[in-house]
Amino acid sequence: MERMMEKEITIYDLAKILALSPATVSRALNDHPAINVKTKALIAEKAAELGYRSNTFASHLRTRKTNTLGVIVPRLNSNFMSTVLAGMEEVANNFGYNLLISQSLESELKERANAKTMFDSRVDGLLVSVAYDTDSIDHFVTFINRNIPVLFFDRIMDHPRCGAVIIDNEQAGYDATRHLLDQGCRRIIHVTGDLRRNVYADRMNGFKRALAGQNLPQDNRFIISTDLSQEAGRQIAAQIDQMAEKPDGLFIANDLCAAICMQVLKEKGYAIPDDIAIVGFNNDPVSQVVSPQLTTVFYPGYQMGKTAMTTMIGQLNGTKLIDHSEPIILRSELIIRRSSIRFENL
Amino acid sequence: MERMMEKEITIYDLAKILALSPATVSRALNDHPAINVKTKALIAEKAAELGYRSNTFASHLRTRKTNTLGVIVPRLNSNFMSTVLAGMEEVANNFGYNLLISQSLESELKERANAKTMFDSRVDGLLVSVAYDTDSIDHFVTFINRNIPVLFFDRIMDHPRCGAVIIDNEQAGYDATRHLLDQGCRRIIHVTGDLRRNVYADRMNGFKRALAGQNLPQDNRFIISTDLSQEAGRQIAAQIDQMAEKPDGLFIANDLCAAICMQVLKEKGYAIPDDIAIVGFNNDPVSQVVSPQLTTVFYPGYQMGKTAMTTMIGQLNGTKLIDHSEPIILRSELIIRRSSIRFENL
DNA sequence: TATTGTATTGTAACCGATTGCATTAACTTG
DNA sequence: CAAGTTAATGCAATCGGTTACAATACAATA
Repeated sequence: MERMMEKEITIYDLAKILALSPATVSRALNDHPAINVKTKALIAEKAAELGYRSNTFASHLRTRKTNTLGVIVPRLNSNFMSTVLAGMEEVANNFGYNLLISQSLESELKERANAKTMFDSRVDGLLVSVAYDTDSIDHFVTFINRNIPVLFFDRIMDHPRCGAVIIDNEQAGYDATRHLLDQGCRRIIHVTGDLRRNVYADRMNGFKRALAGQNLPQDNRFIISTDLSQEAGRQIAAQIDQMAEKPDGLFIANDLCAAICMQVLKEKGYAIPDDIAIVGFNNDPVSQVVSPQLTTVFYPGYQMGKTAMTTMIGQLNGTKLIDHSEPIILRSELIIRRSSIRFENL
Repeated sequence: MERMMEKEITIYDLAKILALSPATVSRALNDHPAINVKTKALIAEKAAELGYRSNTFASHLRTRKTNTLGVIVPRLNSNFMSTVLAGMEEVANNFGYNLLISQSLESELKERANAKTMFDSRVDGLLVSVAYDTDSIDHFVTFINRNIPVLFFDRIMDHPRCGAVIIDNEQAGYDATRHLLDQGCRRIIHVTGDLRRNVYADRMNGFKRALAGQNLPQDNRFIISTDLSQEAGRQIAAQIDQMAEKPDGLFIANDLCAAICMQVLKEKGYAIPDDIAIVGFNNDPVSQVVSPQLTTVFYPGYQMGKTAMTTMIGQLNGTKLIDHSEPIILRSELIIRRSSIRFENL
C-alpha cells in the first residue's frame, strides 16, 4: 500500500509534466506577479497532487538565506527559558522561520562553540541570552561583521549594533527590596549571581537604591554573589546560621535557590517570615509549592520570547526600523506571598 | 579595523590561490585518502588562514544529507526534558550533528505541524516524545516511508520500524506502590496521565500488579486520570477531601502535580505522611523543596538523551545494527524521602 | 625496454531552485 | 497597418561542493 521510497519531486518534474519551463514553475510557486493566475493555479494543483516539497538547500544556496534563526540560552530547564522559547517558536512559526536551539550550560566556552555551529549553519539571525561567565563578545561580533543581526534578551551584552529585550531589573530589585523594608526588615541580605550579568547587577542596584531611600547603611557583606544553584541556597543558609548578627530579610535573585535556602533555614529553626522574610525571583513553579509560598517577581517570559522574535524578524524583513540605542523593556511585577508578609495589612 | 562585510571564501578561491583543482581542495578538506598528505596540510593551512567555511547548503544539496536531526518534545520546561536534551546535544555535537528542537505543547495538532516543518527541513532523523493526546502515527510514517529513521524516547509509539528508549515504567510503578504498601498503606490512589501514553499505562500496570501481590482489591475509582497539571493537583486534593473513605497513600505520576496536591492536603489539615503518604515521579527539583520532601522515582534523563542520540547516529552511520523489536530500557530508581516514610526502620 | 601498478590530481557533470535577460504573442495606439 | 506596449514565458548561468571517471607521472615488474 505504502511505497517504500517515494521519489522526490522537483520543479523540473513539474515543468516536464505541465510542458512548462522550470523558471515558470519556480516563479509560480513563489507567487511571482508576472505569472498568469491560471498557470499558477495549475502548477499549485499539480504540486500538491504530487506532494512537491521545495528543496530548501538548493534554494538557500541560491538565495543565501536560510530562514533559520539561532537561539542560544544558558539552560533550557528553567520554567522561564522554556516559556521564552515557546513564545519565540510561536512567532517564528508564523513567519516561516526555523529555530536552531542550543544551551551554553552557563559556560562561555560552550557558548562560543554553539555560536560557531550557528555561524557555520549560516543562521539568518541570532538570539542570545548569555552565559554566566561570558566576558568577551567576539563570538557575536563575527555575526555582526557579516551583517547577521544579533539580538540579546534577558541577559544582555552591550553593543551598539545589537538590540536587547529585557525587563527593568533595577526597578524589580528596588520593588522587592522596598517590599521587605515595608515589612519591617532592616538587615537585608541580597543573594545574587555573577555581577557581570546585567540582570544581577541591575537588581543589586535596585536593592541598593531601596536601602539608600531609607537611609540604611550599605554593607557590602550583605551582598553575596553566588551561582544561585541549589547548593548555593544551602550554603547561604549555613552561612546565615553562623552569623553573629542575623539578617531579618533575604532577597535572592532566583526562586529555586531561595526555596532551598528557606527550607534549610526552617530546618535550622528559623521562622519564615517572622525571623527572616524572603523574596525570590522569576515566579518559578517552585515558588508556589514551598511553604510558606514564596514572594517573587513575575517575569513575562512568553511575552519576552514573542517580542524578541518579532523584533528580529522585523529587522530581517526590513519592515521594522530598529533603534538599538535603547533596549526594549517589558513589565515585570512583584507577587507577594506568605514568605514575606509580616503585617497582615493587605 | 574590522571589515564591514567579509567576502565568503569558497573552494574555488582556495583552488585558484594554490593552483589546484576544486576537486582536490574538496577532497583534501574531507580528508580523502587519495590526496597527498602534504597537499592536505597545505590546503588546510590556507583554508584556516583565509577563514574558509564550507557552504553546507551546497554540500547538502549534493549529498542529500543535512546533518540535522529533529527533536520534538511535549514541553521544554521540565527538568527532565531539558536534561534529556542536554544529553542529546552533547552526543550530537560530538558527531557534528545539529539539532532542530521544537515543542508540541502536548497537542497532537502542533506535533503534526512540527513534524511537517522537520520534514520540509529534511532532517536526517527524528527523535520524538509524543504529546498527551497523540492518537495517529501518520505524521511519523511519512518519515519512515522516506527511510528517515524515527526514534521514540520516554513517550513512545509502537511501530515495527521505530526504535524506542524508555525506562521500565511498569517496574517503577510497581516499586513505588510496593513501597507505599510496605509503609502500611492499604487504600492507595494512583493519579496518572493519559492512559494512551505508555509511561502512564505502564506505571498503572505496575501499580495494579503491586496491589494484586498483596491480594488487595482493585478499585478503578482509585485510579484517576488527569493532565497532571498543577491545577489537577489541587483538584485531586479537593476530591480526596470530599471522599467518605479517605485514601492513606497517593502515587502521583508527576512531581509538580504531587507537590501541589500535598500542599493543598496539608492546608486542609492532613498529616503527610501519617494520614496520607505520597510518592511522586521524575525527581524534579520541586521534590526536594517541598516539605516534607517528596519520595519519587529518579529518571535518568541525561543518560536517556545520550542513549537515544547515540542509537540514532549509529543507525544513520550504519555502524550499528538496530533491532527495533525491543526497546532500550534504562534503569530508574525509587528515591525514598519524608513524604512516605511512616516507619523509621530504614 | 615494454608493461602494469600505484599514487595523485584534474575534468566535468551533477544536485535543484533562482533570476537577469531575452523572446514571443497579444494588444494599443496613432 | 506599422510601431510601441504589455503580459507571459523561456533560456541559461549561477550558487558551491561532490564524485564518477579520466589523466598523468613515476616506480615496480617482467
